[in-house]
Amino acid sequence: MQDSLSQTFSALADPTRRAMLARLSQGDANVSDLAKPFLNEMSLPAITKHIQVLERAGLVTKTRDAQYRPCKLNKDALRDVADWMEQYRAFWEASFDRLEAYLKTVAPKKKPRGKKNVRKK
Amino acid sequence: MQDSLSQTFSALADPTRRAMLARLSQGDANVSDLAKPFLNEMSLPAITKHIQVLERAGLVTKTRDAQYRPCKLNKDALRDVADWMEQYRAFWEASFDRLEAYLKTVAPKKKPRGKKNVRKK
DNA sequence: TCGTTAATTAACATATTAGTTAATTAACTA
DNA sequence: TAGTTAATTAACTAATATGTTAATTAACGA
Repeated sequence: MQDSLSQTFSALADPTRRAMLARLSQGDANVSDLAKPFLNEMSLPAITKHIQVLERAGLVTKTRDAQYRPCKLNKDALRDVADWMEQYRAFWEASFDRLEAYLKTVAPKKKPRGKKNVRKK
Repeated sequence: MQDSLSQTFSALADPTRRAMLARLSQGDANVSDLAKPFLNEMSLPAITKHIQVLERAGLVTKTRDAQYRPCKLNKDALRDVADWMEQYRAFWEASFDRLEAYLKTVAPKKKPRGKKNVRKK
């Protein structure tokens, strides 16, 4: 058995499942609602399995309403991912700043004073 | 062949690989540097494979320096994940605010992060 | 040149994932 | 009650992921 963050990332590593989450972010939906966009690509049991993966990952909670199974997005697991990402925010934002800084040196018709490769060791 | 966001999430769905990224966020490292914390759990070829997964996902770039293979973190793939997350930000932040509001009405002192199943970091 | 270190490749075992079709459960409705 | 709809379970297949050990490649340094 995996740790839960791994399970969450694993569940996110599939476009069908991410599309389901996107759908659920618009509002709760039954299994058949979630299935509809994919029934030309795969069977209903396949859909059931995808939803089960999302459930086990804690991303989705499925309840019962007569013969329907309303599903809702579960914020906690998404927040765990966001929290993990947070430790890298400075990192990827820095590179964006660097790109922006670079573009500023280039866009004005000034001579780009580029010194890129610093030899290590 | 998978879409690239799926490949990235898939690469993140492993604690060994996430630990490698954490290490690389502190600075570039050779394969053997990355391997060191794990050599009691798995073999060097296993490490090589993990790094290859990170490379294919675009999360890591490996270069050459004599017999060494310095690796560096690649911000772009991380940013892709962050961008995807962004569409859900309002969603999980809303629920956090709700929790915070709730906790303020109940226990104005502490603010525990409640979790259904134990999520290991 | 020889031995050592760094890292990869090859070949293989095993587990997990993602899908299938067929059967089943459960609740509604005419 | 019989038929229909919603969804799951069972049994199976094929592909991919993750690890192993043994062999190999490549560069350094005494």
